[in-house]
Amino acid sequence: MLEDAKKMGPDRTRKGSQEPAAPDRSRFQALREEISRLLPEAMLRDSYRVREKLAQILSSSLPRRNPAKATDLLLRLKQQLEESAEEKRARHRKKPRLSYPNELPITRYRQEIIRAIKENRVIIVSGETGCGKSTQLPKMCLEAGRGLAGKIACTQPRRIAAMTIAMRIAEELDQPLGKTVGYKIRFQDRTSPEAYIKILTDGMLLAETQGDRLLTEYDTIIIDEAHERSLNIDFLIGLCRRLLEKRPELKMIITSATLEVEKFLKAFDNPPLFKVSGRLYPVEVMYFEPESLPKKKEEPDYVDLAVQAVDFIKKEKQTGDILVFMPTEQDILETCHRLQGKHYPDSVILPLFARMPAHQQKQIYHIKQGKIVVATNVAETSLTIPGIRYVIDTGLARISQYQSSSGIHSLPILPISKASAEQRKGRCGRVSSGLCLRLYSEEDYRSRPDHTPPEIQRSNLAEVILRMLDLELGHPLKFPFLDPPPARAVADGYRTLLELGAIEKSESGYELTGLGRKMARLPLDPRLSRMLLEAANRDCLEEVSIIAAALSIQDPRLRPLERAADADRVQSIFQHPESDFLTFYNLWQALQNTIQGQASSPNLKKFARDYFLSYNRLREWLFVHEQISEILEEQKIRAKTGMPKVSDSELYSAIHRSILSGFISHLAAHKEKNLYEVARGQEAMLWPGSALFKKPPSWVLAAELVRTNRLYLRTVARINPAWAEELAPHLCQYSYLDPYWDKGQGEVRAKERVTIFNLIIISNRDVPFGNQDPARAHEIFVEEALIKHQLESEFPFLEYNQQIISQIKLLEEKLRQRNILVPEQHLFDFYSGRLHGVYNLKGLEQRIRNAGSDDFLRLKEENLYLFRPAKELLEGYPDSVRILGHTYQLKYRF
DNA sequence: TAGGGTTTT
Repeated sequence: MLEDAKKMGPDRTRKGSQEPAAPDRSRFQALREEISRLLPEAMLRDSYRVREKLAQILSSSLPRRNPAKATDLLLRLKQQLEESAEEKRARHRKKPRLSYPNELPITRYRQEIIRAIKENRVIIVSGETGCGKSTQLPKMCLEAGRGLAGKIACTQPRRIAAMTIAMRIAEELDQPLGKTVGYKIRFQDRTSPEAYIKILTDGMLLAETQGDRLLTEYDTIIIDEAHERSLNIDFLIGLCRRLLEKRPELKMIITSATLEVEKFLKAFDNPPLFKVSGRLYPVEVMYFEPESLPKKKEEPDYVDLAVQAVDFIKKEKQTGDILVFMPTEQDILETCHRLQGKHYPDSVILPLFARMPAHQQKQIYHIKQGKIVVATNVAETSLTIPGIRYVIDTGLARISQYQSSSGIHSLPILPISKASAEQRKGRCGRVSSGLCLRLYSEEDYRSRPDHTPPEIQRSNLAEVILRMLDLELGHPLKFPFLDPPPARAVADGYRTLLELGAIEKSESGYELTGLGRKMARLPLDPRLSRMLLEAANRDCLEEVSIIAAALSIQDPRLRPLERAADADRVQSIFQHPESDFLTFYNLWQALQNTIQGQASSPNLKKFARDYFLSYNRLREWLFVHEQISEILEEQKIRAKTGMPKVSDSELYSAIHRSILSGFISHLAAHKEKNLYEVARGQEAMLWPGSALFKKPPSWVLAAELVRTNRLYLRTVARINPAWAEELAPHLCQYSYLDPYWDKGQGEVRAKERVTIFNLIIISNRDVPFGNQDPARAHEIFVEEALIKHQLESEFPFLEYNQQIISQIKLLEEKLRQRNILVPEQHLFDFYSGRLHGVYNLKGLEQRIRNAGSDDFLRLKEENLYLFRPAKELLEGYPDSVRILGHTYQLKYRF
């Protein structure tokens, strides 16, 4: 690294440099050399920064124009480097003493791993949970000499893990938390500048790239639990692959569960791999197949099977806690109910899922023995339940998927992958030997995919693309992702950003608009950012930022199993009859009244308890709202202090128009009962928890459109569909029906129909038709206005023409035949040829004015005959006759 | 008539 830095310093900057004139030259030159010498001694952060500044100075005209000033700048850079070099030496001196717990499996590999870190840029460590990799690897990096020129970053997928791992290492090093080892998660930074090791969420490290694209704060990056393959992890790994090219001194460690390492080996060019076993006790696997059960009339479902599997364990009279994996909350309730009916002695049956009140979740730690925990996937990675000896695995989970074709998010129940099944199996056997009962056949297991598809292949990519554009990382299909996202999903992500007005097409592809640039600064889904920016223009930023914050966190409203009705009743006082968004707003008002703006208020806990709300999520909501407000303030995005809203309905309209700007494709038109038609003709049902469920309005917008057992509209509000046209005319399709000549207005008009995503938002709007279809309008004009003579004002040429035509028509009546006057087509061609492109009264007048007279529109009588009846013939049809001295006018009628 | 789990400038 030292060599590299020396090389890069002066070499890169020599080109284009403009040397100052002597006598300053020698002083200037000396400083340059001094800086080059100091660059590798300094902290990476400063070294990169100084190098950049030096390059700027040298490529400018300053050294020639103002040698004294240039020399002064260089002197300052040199001083910065000296201070930085001292900082680095101090880090060296103060390096903490390290020790490793002997009982951890990874400790045995210590020497080898340290050597590998020294000799390689990337290493991969695969190991099961409990092998100690998360806590020991950062220390090994330190021992290998890392963490001096920059910190050692270690990422975690979950905040709670980042905190506990940091605390654990600090404890092992006998240092106060934050000093040598700290953690940084959203809303909480517990690291001092002199820290050596920083544990942070992967999302947080990703966030840091915005301020420091090369992540020069770190000389080593450990990406822990990389096998989880979240969007953040995949994005981070892609970034790091690029960083390794740009930063020759950077080192990385990727850690992963055993099954998943192949992809990482390939992506990083076969780095050294360490396999660390973490299993302390063996786990036996039994395939608890339907065949091995007493046959019933119907195929038993997985709840049945699970109950039988628990029975099986209980009958063997073995002791030890049981963990059952179920795909859904409902299955958990049913399973718990059925198990309770069995009245097992000394057993406690505990449901467990993320949306449960925290104090109920905590029971899994309080009950020491005889527990049967029935859980969702939350127990697969996020929560570790102590004392589990038996795992019962249905082999199923709800797995989120995003269909780019329909733009709809779904949560189907799907068979889990082999990797996931292994992870579930690993949840027992931590304290003694374990048993894993799989409620499917071994053949079924073997036929399953190795891994769950990474999140990047089943997500909406709008946010990723927005960030990539902001960080100038190029096109997602050219970015070094471990697995590229599907091209179709990328296209859909771009489409969503176009829909939101965040990007526009340019010659070289897409680029951010001003709006998009602002959206990228907000730590929110682009849809939520979009609605905030709209709210600033509509003077309801305060209200919408509360709503956006609510939509970005998990719903703070809880529904405890046994008290669901109570919760519904208590929470109903917040309900707004027309808008679930305003329900959040009402809840916020009540919250503020209670805590008076203090998140630390002791009243918050009581408020949460009284209204069945999650204390943690309420705090999260407060923090997110605060964070959003700060960023908006920094970006100088403020509500226009325009006119105050004079009515509730104006405020309602402003708020919901703003929300709609982010969710324009989530419009829905009422069909019947609780059913709505959504984009592209699909049918969706209101979420039963919505305040609108009992009185569905004719149009709603939904913040969520999600398919579980059916397609639901969740978090909805009444809207006026005309708002959609106003917000997104570029997405509307216009069609025109029944064009007609409007004599009074002197123009052709039609009934306009406006659709968006195939939903008719406006029908029968009377509008001018000429601009839409000039050719058709012209035809109608000629036929109706001229040929049928339907004009309000008088035109001499029309009177004239009409007269001639009447005369010829009279002949037809007399001779009782219809083939004397030329067909109407002739008249049409006559007018059309002379009034090309004219379709209204104004146009007609203009043409006549331009021509100086209306002669060109006067018909020539001789041209109007198909055949000219002989004079003699006509004499037989006089206009009048005299009979007995009286003259009678004759009228002829055919 | 009822949603698996995370994370963020």
